[in-house]
Amino acid sequence: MAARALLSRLRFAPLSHHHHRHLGRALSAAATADPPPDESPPPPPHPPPPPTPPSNSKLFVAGLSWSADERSLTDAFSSFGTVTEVRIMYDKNSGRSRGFGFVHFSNEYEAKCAKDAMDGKVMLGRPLRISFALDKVRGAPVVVPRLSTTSEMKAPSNGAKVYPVQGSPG
DNA sequence: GTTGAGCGTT
Repeated sequence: MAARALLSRLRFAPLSHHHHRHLGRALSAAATADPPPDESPPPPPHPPPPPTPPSNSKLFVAGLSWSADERSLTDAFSSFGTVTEVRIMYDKNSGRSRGFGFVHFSNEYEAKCAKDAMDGKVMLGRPLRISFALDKVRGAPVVVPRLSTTSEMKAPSNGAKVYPVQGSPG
């Protein structure tokens, strides 16, 4: 009983023929519609922002007097917005102020406002140097751009200082 | 008691 098999094949034979033709045409159209047949894969879409995203609501205040404390800073910055936190870096051995601190604001608007208003202002006899604080994340090195922000991002050892993690693995 | 460019800790 091979007649059944033959019938089966005959029923599928013409169909496959049409399918092949359609497939050929479709392939041709696709080949002409795709301009880049063989090209190197495009580079991954890197984020446009600078390599060092500064904190929007955090301000880095430097040039503080040795006698400057968080109270005076808060009093001086609370006039421009809502100060959520103020931290002044002190020496670990002596305990004296290192001359710089950080001011946290409720939003970047107040931070920018205070920075624009207090940057370069004289406090306690010393000019204040305010800048947006960098992102400090535990477990990741801190890259501080010294010259440019969008230049030589591949070689930070040239114009950027890298702070290695103190905690050692294991 | 000193010094003066900078980016931190719970």
